[in-house]
Amino acid sequence: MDGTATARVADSVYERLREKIFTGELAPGARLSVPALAESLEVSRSPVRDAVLHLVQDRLAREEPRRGAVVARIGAAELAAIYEVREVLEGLAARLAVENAGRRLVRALHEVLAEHERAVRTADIAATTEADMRFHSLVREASGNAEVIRLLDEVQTQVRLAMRTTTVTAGPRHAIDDHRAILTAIESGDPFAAEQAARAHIFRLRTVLLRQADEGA
Amino acid sequence: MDGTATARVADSVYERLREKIFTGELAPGARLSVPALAESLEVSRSPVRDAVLHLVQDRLAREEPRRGAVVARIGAAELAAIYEVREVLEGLAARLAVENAGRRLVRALHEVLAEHERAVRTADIAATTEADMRFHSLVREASGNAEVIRLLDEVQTQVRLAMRTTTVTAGPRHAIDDHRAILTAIESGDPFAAEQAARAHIFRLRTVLLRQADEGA
DNA sequence: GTATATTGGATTGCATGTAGGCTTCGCCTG
DNA sequence: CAGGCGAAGCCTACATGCAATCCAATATAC
Repeated sequence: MDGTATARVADSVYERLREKIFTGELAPGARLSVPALAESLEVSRSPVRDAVLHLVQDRLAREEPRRGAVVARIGAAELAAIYEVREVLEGLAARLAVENAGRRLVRALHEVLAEHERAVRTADIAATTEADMRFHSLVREASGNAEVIRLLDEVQTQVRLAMRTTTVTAGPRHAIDDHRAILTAIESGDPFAAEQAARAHIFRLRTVLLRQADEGA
Repeated sequence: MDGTATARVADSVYERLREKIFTGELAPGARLSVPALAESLEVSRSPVRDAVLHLVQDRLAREEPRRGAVVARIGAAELAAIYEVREVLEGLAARLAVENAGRRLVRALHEVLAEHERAVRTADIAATTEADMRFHSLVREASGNAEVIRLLDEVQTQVRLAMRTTTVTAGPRHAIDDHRAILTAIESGDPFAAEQAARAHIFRLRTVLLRQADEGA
């Protein structure tokens, strides 16, 4: 009946660990010792064990042979592979969004885009990231395909984790231009054009990522 | 050191349950009672619990509010959504396969295709399914992208489960024609053509699925 | 000083106990 | 005979015990 249908301790531990990973309190490579976490979180080992298994399933942690789980470390090569997948999924989401959605979506996207521009002008990094994510989020929600939504959420999770190490900035200007192109395609009602625009956007991000990785190496 | 790096009881239970689900011994909707399974499999409740959680994460089971987990039931609408995703992922895999792979892949695909034709001629359903799956498996392994491989494995798992209920047969002939077209595109070395061919194949399957669902309803 | 053996500490993975809550079945009442 | 009430059973989720194992640090031998 309440919004938090999550009375389970294990779920709460899972969320807390997730947060610690995204804030960097648990950095990539950090060991996830069940007894240690149980003590620090003041719960028993059982729910912690469940939560850690869940993190592993979500690819936020990896099982090291006999040393338990550690927070996942996502390298540039892996991230590039993820972006290849993301490219086609975002393309699909955009195409489906055009087929499904109406004026409501277009208006919402316009608003987010305006917010995005404002954030960039004022050099508000947090708001910029927020608006960027929100744009993609709106499109994929509008796809009406639960699988695409779930998979893109997974992808976003991976990307967020990777950002702890690498940074992919196509340059805020470029991002806005790309988003505007996607919005234009959606407005035109051409599913194929929307797919292409969305794919091009992610393709560009991936290119930037690879270039930065080369320079870094 | 041995092939079965799986000394863990929980993993073995997971595999056994998976098998029971695919063989239909555990039909969609069947309850996965941890104590009951523990007794029937002759292990304690702990590894069974872990295995069931794993099944839920893999979407082979669903958590019902307060009744524990049940084997997932995948309807036609859900399956159609999965096929939309599969379409773009298979397209991506085919494109990457062209970019990566060489003569080795082409030869292997030719062999599988020949096997596929033989199986269809002799009306060997099991062998037909096997060859069909093998073709797709070869292509995605050749993609060299771990994410695509993982996601398509997931998709295949879902499809196998759905087959317990629905059957998607585009007609064995059609499947071979489609596969041949994909192989031709791969041989020609045109990544874009390969992507299109692979997508068209899955798109056709999805269309057939939806038509059958309509007729069934 | 370096390489090796050994011991200690800690962790994983499995087993089992237990409380709270839901479902279901049977019984009683109207 | 129908509907509601109550009790019993089962299950989930959490807590905790325990053996086997692995890693690290230290001591020892050369």
